Amino acid sequence: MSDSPNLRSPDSPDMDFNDQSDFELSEYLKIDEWLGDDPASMVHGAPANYFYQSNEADDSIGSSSNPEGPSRHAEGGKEKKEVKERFAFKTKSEIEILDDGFKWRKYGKKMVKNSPNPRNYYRCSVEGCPVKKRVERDRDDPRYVITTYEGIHNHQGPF
DNA sequence: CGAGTTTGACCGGCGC
DNA sequence: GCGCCGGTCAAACTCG
Repeated sequence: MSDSPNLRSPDSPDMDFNDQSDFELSEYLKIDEWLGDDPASMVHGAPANYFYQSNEADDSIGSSSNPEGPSRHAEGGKEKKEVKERFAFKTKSEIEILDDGFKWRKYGKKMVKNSPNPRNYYRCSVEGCPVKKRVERDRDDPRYVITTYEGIHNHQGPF
């Protein structure tokens, strides 16, 4: 998923592609371990210790036999609470809907207090994909977009 | 007609 | 125990 040979950008009608080229060759600033809700708590001196945790041990799709239900009481309830891999990218782009080769469906928008900008919540359109995406604009630089990916795609792609 | 998008409300966790 | 914050779902609307 690091490099998507298929760069599809059907949108961006009036967007200068200058930023896109830049974003492509300039790479993104990696903000690993970015768990800062609090700016004061945010460690800017965080080393690049982003690790890839492949927990393929988890059952694939169809494991959730409980599609819906107010009382989601799983018997036993000993679900592993392992943290999902979080990947944060700071991209210099005015576009927030950067297409990375996957279909995303917006499922929520929220306004953060520390930012005058709203935060968008996206999710993979593919069923069985636990991958979630969080898009937020930078507070200091509105021209920058912070994209946070969570989880791993259990499918090759939209195809 | 369908999928995707939009907005509001609800819920859970944490802090005080 | 209550309040705040963040996150998710659900219903309705719009676009293709």
